[in-house]
Amino acid sequence: MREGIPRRPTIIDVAAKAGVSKSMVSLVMRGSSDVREEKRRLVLEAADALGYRPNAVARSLVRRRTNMLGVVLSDLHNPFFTEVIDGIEAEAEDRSYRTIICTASRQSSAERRALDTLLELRADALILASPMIEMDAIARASAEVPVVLVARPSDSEAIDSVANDDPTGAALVVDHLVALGHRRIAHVDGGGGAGAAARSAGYVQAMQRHGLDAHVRVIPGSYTDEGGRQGVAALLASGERPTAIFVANDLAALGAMSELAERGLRVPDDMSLVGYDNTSLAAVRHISLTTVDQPRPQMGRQAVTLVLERLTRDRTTSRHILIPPRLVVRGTTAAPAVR
Amino acid sequence: MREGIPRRPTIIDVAAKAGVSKSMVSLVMRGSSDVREEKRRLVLEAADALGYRPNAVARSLVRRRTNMLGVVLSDLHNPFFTEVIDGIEAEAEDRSYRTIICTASRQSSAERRALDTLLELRADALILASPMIEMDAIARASAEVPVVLVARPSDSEAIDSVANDDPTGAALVVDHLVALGHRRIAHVDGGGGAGAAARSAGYVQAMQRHGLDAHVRVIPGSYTDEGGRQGVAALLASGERPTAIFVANDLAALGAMSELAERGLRVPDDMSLVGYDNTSLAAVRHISLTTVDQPRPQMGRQAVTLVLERLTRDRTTSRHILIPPRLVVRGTTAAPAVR
DNA sequence: GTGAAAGCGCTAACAT
DNA sequence: ATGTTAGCGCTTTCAC
Repeated sequence: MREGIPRRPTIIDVAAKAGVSKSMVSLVMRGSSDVREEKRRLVLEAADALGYRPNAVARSLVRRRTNMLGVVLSDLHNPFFTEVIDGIEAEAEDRSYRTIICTASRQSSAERRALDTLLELRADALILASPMIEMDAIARASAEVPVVLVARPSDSEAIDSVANDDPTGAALVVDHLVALGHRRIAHVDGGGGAGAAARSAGYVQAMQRHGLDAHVRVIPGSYTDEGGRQGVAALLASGERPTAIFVANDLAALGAMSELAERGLRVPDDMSLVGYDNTSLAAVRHISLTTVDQPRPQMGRQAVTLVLERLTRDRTTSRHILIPPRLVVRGTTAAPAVR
Repeated sequence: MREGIPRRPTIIDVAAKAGVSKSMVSLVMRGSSDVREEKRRLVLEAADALGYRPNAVARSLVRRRTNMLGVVLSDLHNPFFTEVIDGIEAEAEDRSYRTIICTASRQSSAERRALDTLLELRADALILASPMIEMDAIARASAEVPVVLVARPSDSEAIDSVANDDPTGAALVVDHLVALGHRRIAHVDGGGGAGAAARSAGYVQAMQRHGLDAHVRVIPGSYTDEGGRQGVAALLASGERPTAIFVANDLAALGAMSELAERGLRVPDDMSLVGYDNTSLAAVRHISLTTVDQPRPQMGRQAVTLVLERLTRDRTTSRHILIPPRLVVRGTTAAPAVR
């Protein structure tokens, strides 16, 4: 004779066992100071004996807040995001909020479901580290709870953002490569990824500024390993071979690197390569990728700060934090081979 | 005049607007078929007009189940875990469960908090991809909800597990290296990480089987990049230099690789190197690490299957899935240099 | 088919 | 300092 749903001890069971009211138990569980030491002990003992655990679901219902920050994570496999999460969790912990993560495998449909889940779960605020999702879904969410976008600029009044200045970052890359003597600099873009269009535009503009209009070449890619591989493949399949490739992010640059190696092209001897993000991957000795740094954990912390300002200090005007990017030169860039 | 907590439309608001009872709205929202088409339309329109979103908190409270699978994730930065998550999410989605993740930065205190959070949130079942947490905390959790351990063997009746056979995996590594001609094979272990002790023991036993007792050398490390670096540093600081190193996992092997490079040792020319897990990292062309494969997504799927068996089919006896490991030979192992 | 009513486990006034 | 009471927003009998 089993029940489908086993009952766990409730506040009432504890109250009965301790011989007090349930308000008493509630007070004790929440660490109230104005309760007599003796009662506190009684309650704690009863709770312990029963294996009582407060039901956050019930608490959230009555308090109408969950004390949870919901994070929509576009791509669990991209170190950029996991490093942003580090900052989010650290800051959330400091402010005694819990963080819960829903991931999305880089598909906008999955991101929308993750968003809906978090909204139904009544997360108090949302942090979207999620390039792909459509802006109007985000706008609708922001009508319900504070929302902040990470690594994707926003100009909406309702939605905060913390991002880096992508066009400037792209320009740093082009400037660096031009200074090394490169002229045929191609760009494998990030497809629909957040900031991809801005990086691409920055690249084009910088190329033009250097009078290299004729060498502008943008190849469609994505923010993944595979995107980089295919971008390089497409790049080498036709047209004059460039001497340098600026890939939309580190992960894709890694794919590009593998693809180049498989085709017998050495980096940087035959081809210079630059990524974006400065993830831990780029710093790995055997990869040693020249890239553009975004301060990932700091961006995570700021994201939390922004939504909590709306939540606890009722800020209603938007804040958009734009971080200046920084070039990190490593081993994948060099002067082009003399022809 | 603002309210501290903005009110969102409830089922009652929708009912009022649609001119029906809230039971009606409830039926419609849950897609019941026995409600007249006209009413359904009315309700749906009202809901849409109000921007109504069902409150999962309230639903969970009354249903006494949340339809959520809680995942405690030890280390977001280790691709092994994120690849396990892929499988978890895929299977959960197939069974229409939602997945929520709490991470723990590889500290057992953080893991315990993640566990508590998920339990208070009343996740219907728990998947622990969490090496460090103490067994008795897990045991207590398993009294409340079904729990499955991933990548960490369990022999408890109350706790399921899906793991690979670590001693055998370690033996595969030693056999491979011995076959290449290595004798001085050292092991940088995984510290307190799950399976670390078993891998280490497997290494020792395999070495003994090959009559290499005298060359057994275990250096303390951890399942991180840093663990591998320090392990190599310690290894080279004293004693006779080995010709091969078996590192506890891929992430640590990557750290080991960097450390070796910085000391001017070439892999595999001067030193063979083997990792464990066969994460995507190991497959990266510039890393090309010889390692032991664990079928990560499949393990994730099985973990979900196991807890759902307990949840929906009331299985009460334990199931412990042990997966045979498989050696993946890549570019970091070769015959030792002739001396 | 639809509505009324009784909770789910907790917190937050309000009494005392 | 402690108990009583009225919900939080929903699902679920049970009537009609």
